[in-house]
Amino acid sequence: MAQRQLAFPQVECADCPIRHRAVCARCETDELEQLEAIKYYRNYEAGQTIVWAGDKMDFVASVVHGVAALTQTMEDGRRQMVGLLLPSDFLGRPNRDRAAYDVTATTDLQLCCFRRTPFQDLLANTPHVSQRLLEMTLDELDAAREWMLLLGRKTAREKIASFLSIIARRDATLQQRPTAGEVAFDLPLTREAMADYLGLTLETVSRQMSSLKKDGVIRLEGKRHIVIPDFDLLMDETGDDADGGVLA
Amino acid sequence: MAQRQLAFPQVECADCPIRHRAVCARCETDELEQLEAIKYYRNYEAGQTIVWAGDKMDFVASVVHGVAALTQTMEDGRRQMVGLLLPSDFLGRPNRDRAAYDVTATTDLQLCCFRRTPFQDLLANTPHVSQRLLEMTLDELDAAREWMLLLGRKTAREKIASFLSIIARRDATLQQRPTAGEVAFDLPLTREAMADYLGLTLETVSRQMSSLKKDGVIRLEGKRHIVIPDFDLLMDETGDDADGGVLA
DNA sequence: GTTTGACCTTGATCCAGATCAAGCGCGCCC
DNA sequence: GGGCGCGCTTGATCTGGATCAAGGTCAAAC
Repeated sequence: MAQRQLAFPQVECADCPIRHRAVCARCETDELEQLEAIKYYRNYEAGQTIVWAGDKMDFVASVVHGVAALTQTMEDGRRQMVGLLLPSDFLGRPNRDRAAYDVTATTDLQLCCFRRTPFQDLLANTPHVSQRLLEMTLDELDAAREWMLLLGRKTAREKIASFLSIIARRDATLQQRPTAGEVAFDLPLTREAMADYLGLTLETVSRQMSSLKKDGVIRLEGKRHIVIPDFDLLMDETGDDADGGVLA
Repeated sequence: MAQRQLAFPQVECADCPIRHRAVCARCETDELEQLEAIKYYRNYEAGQTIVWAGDKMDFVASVVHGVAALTQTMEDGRRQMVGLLLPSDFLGRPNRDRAAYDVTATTDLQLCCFRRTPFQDLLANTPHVSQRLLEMTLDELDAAREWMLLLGRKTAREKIASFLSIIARRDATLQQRPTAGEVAFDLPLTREAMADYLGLTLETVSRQMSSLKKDGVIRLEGKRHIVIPDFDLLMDETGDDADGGVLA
């Protein structure tokens, strides 16, 4: 089959014409055709809500460009982010047709959507696709557990440093650059959204950012562009052990 | 195939001779034979460590009796529980032969283990088993996200109430009893382990338990046996909306 | 070029939960 | 039966981050 040039980010799955991690692994076969037949694109602006918790969701999707957040809200308004979706991440749960969380675009966003029913059929009939989805879900579970340590036991400063290192790494992976020495990237979240990610208030986020800046761990160019002069210095602030990574 | 009587808890999967949720769904076929061939049992006492993060793990397992905890520890000793495994829960990650977390028995524990390599082969060759495992992993991801809301945004009192309601519900499911009106069960964790679950100190756990007791939300018979006179009253303390549940 | 509003920073004060400290209850072992 | 240790409770004090409040920055709208 001829290699097609598609507007997908270059991610882990290097040998696949469709760059979605979810439906990939090695899909040089029929199911690619099937996927092409059931997919379509949606675009959102920063701040737009994609679905509210409880809404019907007749699609699943891969993030192509931009960033989306999953959040939970308590009746009195307390909010906690529980998922952050970057390009190549998967949105939606097979066999559940209602959203469990609010999903919001935190930057301009493009989704590549698959109609739910045919996608589920594909999943049922294509073992290697569902195995790939299992792997991705296990990775997300690891990320969630790392996040739980952050929420339960880290100080505000450690939380901010950890967050920055996570975003820096994900960004570097997508750009195919290393995370060592000087690293620069744009924050995909407002201070308030960072607070919802970290279980803090936006004032505390702001103060700790200022403090890391004062201490030379980060530079701020504008409100959103972060330069980390020495990535190791940042890592020292995260509270993680040096050779970190969940895979021990 | 003849119905075998095995010492497994009666869980969701009602029509299967093996009661592990992980390997079940509908396994009245050959792969049951295969599983029988590669499985064995291990027993642990309360407090025993099953594996340390980073250790080689040559098996995956279902919890048969008892409770196990997954915890992460920072160098300075801060600890966060990131998983709590009750009977029918699955331990171990396919395609990863090293433990990512410390695994400890918090009560006497029996595991039904499967040797890793043949289990992985089975998984690769038996789509409905890997699909079942995907479902279970997605459920765990939901639980982790609920847990993140608890860690990030709930007060100490709400954390305790939420924890008690979670344990009460899991226990009731296993015993096939309803969670309404008066509910009673034994805590499978020490105050310290509860603190590690909830991102609190053991003193705060103790104080909040006393406070809920004083307010008549719970009764304590001994240190570990909990009686909840009115389950709705407990739910009012959790901070969750009335019709809770992640599936909205 | 002024107004508006979203986003962010900084200061002052407060308080929930951490920390430090003492003591209780109970089963186990000598 | 006495001492010992583990798990738990309770009290006193401290503090990191929340809350309340004011003002700054910047881009888009008029």
